[in-house]
Amino acid sequence: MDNLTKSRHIVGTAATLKPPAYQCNVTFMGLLTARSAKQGIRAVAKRAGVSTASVSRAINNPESVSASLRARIAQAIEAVGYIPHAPARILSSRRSRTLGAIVPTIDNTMFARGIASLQKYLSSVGYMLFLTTSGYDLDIELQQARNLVSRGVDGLVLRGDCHHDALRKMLADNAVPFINVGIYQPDRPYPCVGTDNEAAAHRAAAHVIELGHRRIGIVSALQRNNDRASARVAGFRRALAEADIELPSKWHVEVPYTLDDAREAARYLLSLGERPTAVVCGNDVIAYGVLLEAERSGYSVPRELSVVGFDDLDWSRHLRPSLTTIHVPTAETWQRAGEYLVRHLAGEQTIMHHEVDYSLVVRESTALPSRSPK
Amino acid sequence: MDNLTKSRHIVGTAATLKPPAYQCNVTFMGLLTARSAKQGIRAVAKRAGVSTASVSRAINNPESVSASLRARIAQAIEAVGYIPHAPARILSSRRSRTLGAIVPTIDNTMFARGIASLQKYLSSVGYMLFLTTSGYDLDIELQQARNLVSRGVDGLVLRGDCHHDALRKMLADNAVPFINVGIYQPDRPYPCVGTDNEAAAHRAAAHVIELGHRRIGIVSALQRNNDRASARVAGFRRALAEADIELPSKWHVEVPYTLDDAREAARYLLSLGERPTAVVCGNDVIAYGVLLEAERSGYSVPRELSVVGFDDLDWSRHLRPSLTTIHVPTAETWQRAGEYLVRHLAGEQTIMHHEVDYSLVVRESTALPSRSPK
DNA sequence: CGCTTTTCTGAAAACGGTTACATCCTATCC
DNA sequence: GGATAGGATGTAACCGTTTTCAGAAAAGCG
Repeated sequence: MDNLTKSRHIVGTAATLKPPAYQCNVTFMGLLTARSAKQGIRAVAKRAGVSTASVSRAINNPESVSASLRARIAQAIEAVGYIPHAPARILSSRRSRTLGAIVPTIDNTMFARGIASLQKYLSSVGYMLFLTTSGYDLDIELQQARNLVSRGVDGLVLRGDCHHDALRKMLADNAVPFINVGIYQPDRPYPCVGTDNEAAAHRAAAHVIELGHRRIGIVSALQRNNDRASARVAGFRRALAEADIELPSKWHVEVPYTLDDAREAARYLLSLGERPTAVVCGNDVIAYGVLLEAERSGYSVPRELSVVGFDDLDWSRHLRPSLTTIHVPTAETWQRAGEYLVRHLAGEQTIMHHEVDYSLVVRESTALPSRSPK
Repeated sequence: MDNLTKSRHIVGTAATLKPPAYQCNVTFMGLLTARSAKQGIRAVAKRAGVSTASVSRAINNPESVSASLRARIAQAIEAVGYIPHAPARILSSRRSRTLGAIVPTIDNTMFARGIASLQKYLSSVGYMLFLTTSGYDLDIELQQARNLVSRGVDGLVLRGDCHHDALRKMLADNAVPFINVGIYQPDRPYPCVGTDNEAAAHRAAAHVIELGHRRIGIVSALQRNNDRASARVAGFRRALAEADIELPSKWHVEVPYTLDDAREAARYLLSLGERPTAVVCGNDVIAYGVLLEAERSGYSVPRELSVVGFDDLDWSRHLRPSLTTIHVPTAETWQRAGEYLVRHLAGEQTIMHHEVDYSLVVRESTALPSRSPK
């Protein structure tokens, strides 16, 4: 307390005056209510002249209490400024109405959108969300999951099906339901909701093949610990294989999730003597990198190089040339993940494997291959 | 509800078969360990042949317990697969080692980056983060704050100083410390960390003025409930005023945070008979919109139109022409907010108003005004 | 070797809710 | 009118930790 006051860094004269006042204020008010507001529910009960049980009932199950009592209690709650203590509630009821989510990183538009959608849905049904990140590290993911379970989450939303074995065991041991989002794997014994990345990637590659391209490069995201990236690569390769197109190993590059890395990969690809006439990319950000680098190097897209993305971020339709890509309804996917868990927790029937449709959006970045490829 | 079930898309026979098996499995394992793992700490205590108090001490304050006991307990914890129950811990210790954060939206690169940084820092010091969103709505922010306080957070990170009055009172009443991030207001009695948006905006506008522009437009973010946006506008206007430059009211437009809106605003601005030779923007996304629309309309940037952004997002240096903008160290800012609260909670000395430096990054989108403005 | 510190450990009372169970009413029905 | 069902409320035992306090053991000391 005291040292705090001293320590405040004070800038300007106005500031020199105000902070102490604030300090005082806070401390005073804190103490003031500390006395009255402690023992939360009992204070309310006393004020309303009822038992704590009634207050609890009035809050959690208003129907179960007479209208007059309900009103009296509501007024007492207001008067005391009562805020229920969630941890106590969780402890005694063994339910938290909270879900946990672990994403590789929040710093990726797709995940940010998904999380936003999930959170919005959850709050609409009275749930909260505990969000953590793993940085594509399975051990960290496990640790975060432990953390969340320890926190008492009722269920867990995970990205993909690429997890530490101990994670699944731990969740089973603690009877915490979970769902893998962003992938679709009907043959696995775990709930999931998402698009079939392999099929969608296949569609993307098929598109450029249909246009007549035979020299096709792949720039994918890092496949390590990323089943979504792997599935997409698998889809690309299957499409090529089915069309009897060979993929020189130097035409397949993997890059991290930044524009700079993508540009570097594109620079490499475009510098090859023997270069592809089309590039399919593991995600839109990578595609942007390819587009930018192609422009910088003086190659015309799509005349000399066709580019396909995957995700359909905002920029894709604004860019010039706009990007042909796979549209994935991220918001819907994540919301459905929430729905699954909420319904599951409510004891309702749920469907374990839910496929979300993708679609190929053809824009300006793809075209027939030029007559005379270098 | 029902229509949801109907709408579910089931593909393949595997899906039809597996779910029941899984259901069984989970339930079984759940019950199995439910018996052995319950009563967490007592199970550990019994197994190690010690009291619950010792186990608790071994976990929270390892030094306070003899080495042999510590080892025995560690082994028991491992054997039982014990995961501490955070709510119980919070209830009993009255500390959660958890901070709450309320941002307008997660779906904005700046906030996403900031949150990521804050979360990373917090987890490095053993704290967790509870993240919620307000959608720029003060009432929702208040409600979310209640929620977080109810959850037992030790402190709160808020965006800016534009809050519901009841919010400050509620936090004071409950003695929950907080900090306003993303702004710098040394004359206000509340802790804050961030850049001086007014000064930075002033710098941005001064830049185009120095280049010789006299016909300057402003495209800002919505100022309502957004002190950061307002401060920037104020800075722009002050710079103009100081240079005796008049700002026709039709040259100041406000837009929401999407590329489409920004483009629309730019379209409007460029369609005016009397149009500016430079546009200063409330953030980079808006600037992107102006850039894109200028290109579409055939105006050359920067020859015919100079554009200045604010934030320095990734795209700004990749775009062609690359964007002159104000660089703001978001990650650092949010991390410092976390540091402030953590140190404050630890009773350490803290600095109440912390200014984070901005810088003007001059790139290709600004230049001298052309000789013959229309 | 007895006495005082100090260190380590255990027993039990919180912490702030929920909820099973008991109790007390008040209609309802024969 | 008395028995009874059923709804509204109260009592008190938990939920799984932490933490105070006190006792036991070990260590230091003259």
